[in-house]
Amino acid sequence: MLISHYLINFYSKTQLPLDSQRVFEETQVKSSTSWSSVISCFAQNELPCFAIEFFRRMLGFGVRPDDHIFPSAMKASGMLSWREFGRSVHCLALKTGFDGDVFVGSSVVDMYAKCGEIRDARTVFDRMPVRNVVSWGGMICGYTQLGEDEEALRLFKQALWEGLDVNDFAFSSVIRVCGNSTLLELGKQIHGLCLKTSYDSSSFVGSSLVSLYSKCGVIEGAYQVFEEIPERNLGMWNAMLIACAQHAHIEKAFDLFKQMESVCMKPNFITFLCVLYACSHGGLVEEGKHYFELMKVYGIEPGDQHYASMVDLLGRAGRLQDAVSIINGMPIKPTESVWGALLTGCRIHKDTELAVYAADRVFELGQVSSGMHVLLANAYAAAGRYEDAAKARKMLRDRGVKKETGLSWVEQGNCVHTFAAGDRRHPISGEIYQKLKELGEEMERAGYVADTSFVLREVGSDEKNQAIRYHSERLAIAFGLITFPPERPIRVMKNLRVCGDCHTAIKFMSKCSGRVIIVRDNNRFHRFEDGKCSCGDYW
DNA sequence: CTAGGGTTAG
Repeated sequence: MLISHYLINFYSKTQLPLDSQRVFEETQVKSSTSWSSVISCFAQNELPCFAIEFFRRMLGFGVRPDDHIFPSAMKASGMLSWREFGRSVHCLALKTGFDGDVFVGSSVVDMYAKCGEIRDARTVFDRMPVRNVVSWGGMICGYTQLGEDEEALRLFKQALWEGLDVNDFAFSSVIRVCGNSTLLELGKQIHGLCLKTSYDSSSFVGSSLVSLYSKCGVIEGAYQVFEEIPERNLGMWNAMLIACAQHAHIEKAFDLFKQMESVCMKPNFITFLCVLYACSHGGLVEEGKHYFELMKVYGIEPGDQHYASMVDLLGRAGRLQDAVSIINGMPIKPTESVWGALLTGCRIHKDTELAVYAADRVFELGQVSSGMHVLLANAYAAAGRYEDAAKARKMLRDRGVKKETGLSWVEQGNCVHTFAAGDRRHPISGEIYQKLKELGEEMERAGYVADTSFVLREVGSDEKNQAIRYHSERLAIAFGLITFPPERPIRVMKNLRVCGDCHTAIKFMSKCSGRVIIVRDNNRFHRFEDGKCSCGDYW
């Protein structure tokens, strides 16, 4: 009789939830361990609804959940973001006295964090009688998932302070924080700690490090981490691929993909997003089509993001009709990002008619995201449909969305220096403007002519006209020219796209100053050296 | 005695 109990567990361990369930249903006497096996198996195999259904059934049978079952139920609630359900399970744990268990407590923390209830997560965390690396790691990770980066870093520091044995889990979380906020110096320090504790060979840490260095503009650092870790899982390969795509190392990206095939590492949907992204940045239409077709060979169904990538690639390359064909051939409903990609192509190649068509389709979707309104308004205005343009702008206002302010920042030591266009708040603002004035004269002698079309389109008043000549990235670069040693590349981060005039200007800045200038805008890197940019003016 | 909690890549 007991053999079936072993069988349930065997199928659970071998990740065969349906087989586990089948034996479970056939078994007369259902022990709490069997319930536990089958519920955890559902939770671990992306079947949270089944896990919760079985949890409910179990309660109906009068079986009391124990310290092994609660964590699986919590996990399932978290996966579904079922806040109220998770809360009720938590209450049950409190009532039955299991809340003091470190496994149960950790899973409750994670559940609340996944449901966006970070305060509740913290309350539970603070009240836990016993905490271990998992509880700390879960709490730190919870903060990072909700974008509460500062609190995540603070907690990480506290964990170190308390002499806790911080493991690769927490390391990868905080390194991700550094990557997202482009805190290179802090990230390097944490990398140093990883080396000391030998967690640097973890592939989770490795992927985060590759991503950190890439996002901070240090592609060489990303390559180095990648080369030094022999055990590369899919996350590592994907992190390296996206780094190559962001830095326009297109050939290297294709090479990595070949290497993956040669070591039998099976690509997933993210891998294909990475290579399509690389093709898009390089304007390589035929290669993009090749990889898109290759998805079928690997049995991966293209998602809306893959279609958006293809439309982006074709649209940017001016093949708008091909882009439309792709959309028409989609087996799934085109999403906003797909139409958005088409709109971008239309804007570049000035196809007002198609832009309006795409804009109408976006409107039909009902839900319009904040970044899209500007694209829509511009598309309608260009076609003379001013009423619709006004409608798009009104939607934006009604939702209280403000246009994002363009900011650029450079990191120096432990400080981040941030600049807005025409900003004079920086302590050495005087020197910065002086530097730009001098450099500007030199640039003009070298042949730089300001392209005023970027000014006229956006603003009317003279005041703003003045400001636009001092776009935030130019201020940040000037700051770097003044303060950084000559051999150090100037790395500037920007939250919006670099305008065409600044792109040209920075090329001249690199030539006249003899510096390497690396600018990351909202979607890729530009490496300026000796008057040329790595993007080949295609961005 | 067979069962449990966290992560990387877009």
